[in-house]
Amino acid sequence: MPLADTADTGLMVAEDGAADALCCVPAQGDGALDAAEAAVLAARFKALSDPNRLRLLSMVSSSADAEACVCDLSEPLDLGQPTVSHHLKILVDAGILHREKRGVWAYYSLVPGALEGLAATLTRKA
Amino acid sequence: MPLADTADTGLMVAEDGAADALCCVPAQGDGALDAAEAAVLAARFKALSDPNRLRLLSMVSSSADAEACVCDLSEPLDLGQPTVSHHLKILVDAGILHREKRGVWAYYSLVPGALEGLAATLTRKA
DNA sequence: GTTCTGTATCGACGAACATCGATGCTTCGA
DNA sequence: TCGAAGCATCGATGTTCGTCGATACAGAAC
Repeated sequence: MPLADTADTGLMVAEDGAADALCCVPAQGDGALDAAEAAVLAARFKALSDPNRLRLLSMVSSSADAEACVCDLSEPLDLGQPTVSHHLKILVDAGILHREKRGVWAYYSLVPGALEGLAATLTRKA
Repeated sequence: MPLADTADTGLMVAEDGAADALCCVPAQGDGALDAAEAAVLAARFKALSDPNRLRLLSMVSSSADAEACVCDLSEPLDLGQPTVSHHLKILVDAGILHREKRGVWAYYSLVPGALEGLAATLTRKA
């Protein structure tokens, strides 16, 4: 429930204008991100701002069936199981990973289009 | 450097579902990020993980000449000047913004290709 | 030189985070 | 029914982060 939806807020768009010599023109609110949009985007990037979480994503996406369970991921990272579980939860809450419990195991897989959507907000400018 | 890099080595994909019931296969190190690469990427995403920094980027890129000075940015964000200066330094250190001092003013502009490069690492996986 | 203005840096404080050990919960097999 | 395995949650701890006020620095105008 946290930061689910893809607010397609792009953070670029450079036009051009006149005012050149003057400084301290408070900066238009035009294509600028408002506080709410910025908070949503920042929350997603924060989920990617930890090396261990990036490695988790990498390991999940390059796994045999593009999914992996906690026990697969805990050992190569040299982290405790509770810690890995915690990081995975953060990625799930960010809408990047999907969790599916089958029997005793919990399988994690990439949410299709999640990372691509984030990437689009970075390149959105032309 | 790539995040995901779909291990184009199709081996190890157990075609007949033999390795299907097994869990806890320690996850190959194939296309997986090593610790050093992950740290570099995480540092860049961390620079983007703050709402105010995202708004700064947005405001800089949508400014008249695609550049802005601290005084332009401080007011719309409702933050103190030292705080804005601090955030801008983080973005510069991350290689996302470029700082050019002209006279008394410091003009910040986007480093060409920086965000695009980051975006590429996100979509690098098919 | 002096003074004013725009920025950067410093020190501090409160909040958030990563990690751990212990524990609870759920599912499977005996 | 009971025990074991896989995973999530809880409480605690050391570290990092965002923000602020005060201050130091550099360029411009006088």
